[in-house]
Amino acid sequence: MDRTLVRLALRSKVPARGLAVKGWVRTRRDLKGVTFLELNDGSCLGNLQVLVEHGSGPASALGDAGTGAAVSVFGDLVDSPGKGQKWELRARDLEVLGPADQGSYPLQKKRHSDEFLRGIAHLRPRTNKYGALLRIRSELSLLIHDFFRERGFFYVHTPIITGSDCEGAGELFRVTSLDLAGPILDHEADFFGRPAYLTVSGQLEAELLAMSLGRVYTFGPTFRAENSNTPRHAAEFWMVEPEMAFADLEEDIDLAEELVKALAVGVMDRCPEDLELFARFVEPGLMARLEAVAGEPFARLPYAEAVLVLERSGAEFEYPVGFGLDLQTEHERYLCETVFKRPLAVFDYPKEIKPFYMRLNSDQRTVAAMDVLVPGVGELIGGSQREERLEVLESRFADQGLDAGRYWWYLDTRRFGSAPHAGFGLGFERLLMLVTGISNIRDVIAFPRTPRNLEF
RNA sequence: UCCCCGGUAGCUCAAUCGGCAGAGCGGGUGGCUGUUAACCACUAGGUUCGCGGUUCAAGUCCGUGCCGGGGAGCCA
Repeated sequence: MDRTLVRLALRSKVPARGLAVKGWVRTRRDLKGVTFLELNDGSCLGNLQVLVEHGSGPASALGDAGTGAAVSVFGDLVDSPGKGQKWELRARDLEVLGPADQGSYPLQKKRHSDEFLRGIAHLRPRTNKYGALLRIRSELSLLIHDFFRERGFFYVHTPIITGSDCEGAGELFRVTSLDLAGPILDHEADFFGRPAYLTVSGQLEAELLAMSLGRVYTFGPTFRAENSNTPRHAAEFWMVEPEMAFADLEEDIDLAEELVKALAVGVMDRCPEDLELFARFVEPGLMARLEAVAGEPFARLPYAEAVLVLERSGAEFEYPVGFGLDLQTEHERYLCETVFKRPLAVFDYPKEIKPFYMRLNSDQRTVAAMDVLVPGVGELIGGSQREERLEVLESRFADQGLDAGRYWWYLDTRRFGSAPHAGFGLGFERLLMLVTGISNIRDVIAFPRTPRNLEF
């Protein structure tokens, strides 16, 4: 007997006899002669109402099974005489696949706090909110692939384990097969014969592939060992990193804007029901924000002008503003949420505050870097045109005290057939925060990794 | 890592000036002619985060540790 998804049953145009539906009981209502079950199988936000008549076989099979139990129901999809749903499944046969003790099952038919649900991450995907989130997460992933494929990008896989210890993006996790309880660590004796780390970015390898295939992107997990305790940082997160040969910074920003817009449009098109939940219960202005992201052109301004705007704003800031100083979170938020009220790309940052691989501009003091800031989330994208000139790149290595010799393969792409190229990294969880209005990154990943959190 | 706030029943929270630890929801039991977070009645349920201190008396005040949240830095 094929199982019918709740999603399909709810969308049925006609009554149907002999459907088999399997799922988890969200709630149970007992009356004098009948019991109602709300059955959810994860296929969509909605539940299918199941009718069990007392004194019947299904009723005795159901017993006292209630919220949380897994059940299999065979029955007829009929018009529901009650209000609130078009269809209900009149049970002819029923089996409790897995009961759930009512006294100890943690999920109740009431709203739970995010903090509580984080403590039961193994069960929270059974709630409306996290089910909706995970379905949206899935669709957005597929939309990303659609977007790049339509534009001639190839999906490439870059290493998770890296030997580069200074990719310019924060602290790294060490990877070793050595016995840490043993004597002094000897890198020579370790698996790779040298120190190894979890990658903080696939960018350097993606550049090599872009200089071969033209347009590529990665979409995979990334690791940062920073002791960051904020709602916007995780130790393990997913990043989308496109890299384009024969492209400059402006084209890079163009791509970033097209991508974010396409994803906003796509998610509104494919996930209206799940988005509605977030618009109603999580972020009241969500749909207007998504429409704005999708419809209005992003603001773009050079870092130097951003500094002038901030200096002339008259606003009080905790941290100083000035050319050469990095923009603080308060400055980025002010620009994005108060001045422009829409996504904003800031570009051409002072070279001193950016990594070695960003292309030096002709003014000799800024690099072709760009950050895309979005309301409510802050930095969504960071990217740049890459330095393709060998001599300039070598001097940038020297300026930042890095050993160019260890990046001989990276420099080789500048020795042999070098060409302008550009790319960026988009934080996938931050995108989900933008799309759903969820304000903590720990709630847009099923099993988040943050400092001192590795339970599930 | 720094700053601020918090930790009371399974969950969400209340408890006046330091004076008998409470409610709603959830659970259990019973009722109810089709419910919609059903409804009605009854009922059980507590190391007030841990340790130490002040006091006749501490959920409440002091010290300290742990955990959580928010802000900052780092960044995606």
